[in-house]
Amino acid sequence: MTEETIGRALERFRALLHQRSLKLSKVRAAIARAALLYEGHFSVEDLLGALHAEDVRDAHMATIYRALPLMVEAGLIQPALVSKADGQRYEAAFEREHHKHLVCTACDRIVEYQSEAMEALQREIAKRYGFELDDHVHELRGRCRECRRAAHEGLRRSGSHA
Amino acid sequence: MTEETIGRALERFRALLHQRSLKLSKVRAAIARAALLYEGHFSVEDLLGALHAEDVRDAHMATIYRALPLMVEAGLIQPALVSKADGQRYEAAFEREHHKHLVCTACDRIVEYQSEAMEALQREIAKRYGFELDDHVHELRGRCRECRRAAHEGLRRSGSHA
DNA sequence: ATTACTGCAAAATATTTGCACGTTG
DNA sequence: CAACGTGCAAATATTTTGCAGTAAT
Repeated sequence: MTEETIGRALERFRALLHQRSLKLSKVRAAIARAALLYEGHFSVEDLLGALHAEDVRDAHMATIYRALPLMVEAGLIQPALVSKADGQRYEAAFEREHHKHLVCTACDRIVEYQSEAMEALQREIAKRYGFELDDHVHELRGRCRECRRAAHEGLRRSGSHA
Repeated sequence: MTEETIGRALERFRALLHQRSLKLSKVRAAIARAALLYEGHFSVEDLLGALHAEDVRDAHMATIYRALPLMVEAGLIQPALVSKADGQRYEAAFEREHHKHLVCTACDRIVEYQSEAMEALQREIAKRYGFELDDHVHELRGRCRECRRAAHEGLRRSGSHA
């Protein structure tokens, strides 16, 4: 994500905060920046780590927890929809293509894909039901070629009845 | 869900358990049944409530927590992908059409939709990337007609600059 | 100046685990 | 009978909250 995009995102964040009579503090800006720059899904702890790695010595967990819903509302990030057994995760969402993931259920590899036909179809379905789309999640789950091959070999090694 | 379907699901559950040298106890069967019969998303607590309402006086939370991953692995249920700020939720998944939801971000109404074209497109995309699909999630988020209308009226009432 | 924000520590939730006894295969 | 499952309570992990001082508008 470019610095320019981050600038626009922070501007939007400031706007939301202002609208709610809230303030864009240094710590909040740093948290937002770290969230936007984070590659992939992050937990609160991940974000804290990223902040420490940067220069913000002591952004506190509680502060991150307090900032998250605001960033979601401003559209900077969104809750990640995978797993979540251990704490909620988020991911950058500002001016970013939405979730279109092929997820391998064996190795957790995530492949992002693009399909114009899919986009069009989604718009059509939404329209059919009277919805105006803000966002969408499209996650296809299965096994990638490599994991299928690995599984085959595994089976061969440990026959099923005996 | 019909009794017959539940029977097949329990059979599958038993098969998975057997394969792992585990047992299908009465409590586990009751938990599975309650999960399969539950309409919509449920939390551990919801399921506990449903069990109490039935006849299983004292299926314990810990036992449910221990049964959940097994039921997921057997394909009886799957983690629900919505919200999750407050505890993970699950939903019945056995022989059931997968997630195809239009979710209204204002009123949380969920409309399920069907689209053969969408199915076909998904299969094609998976194939293109070498994936064999097990499952998919397709969630379109936006605002339904009614909530858009309501929002309009709201704006009209409280003009934007003074 | 006024009002919000932050760190800290304590509280509230959610989930996991150890153990002694009951149940299943 | 041997091995697993269950309830219970205690332990963890995650998220929220109250407070006193700091920073933003």
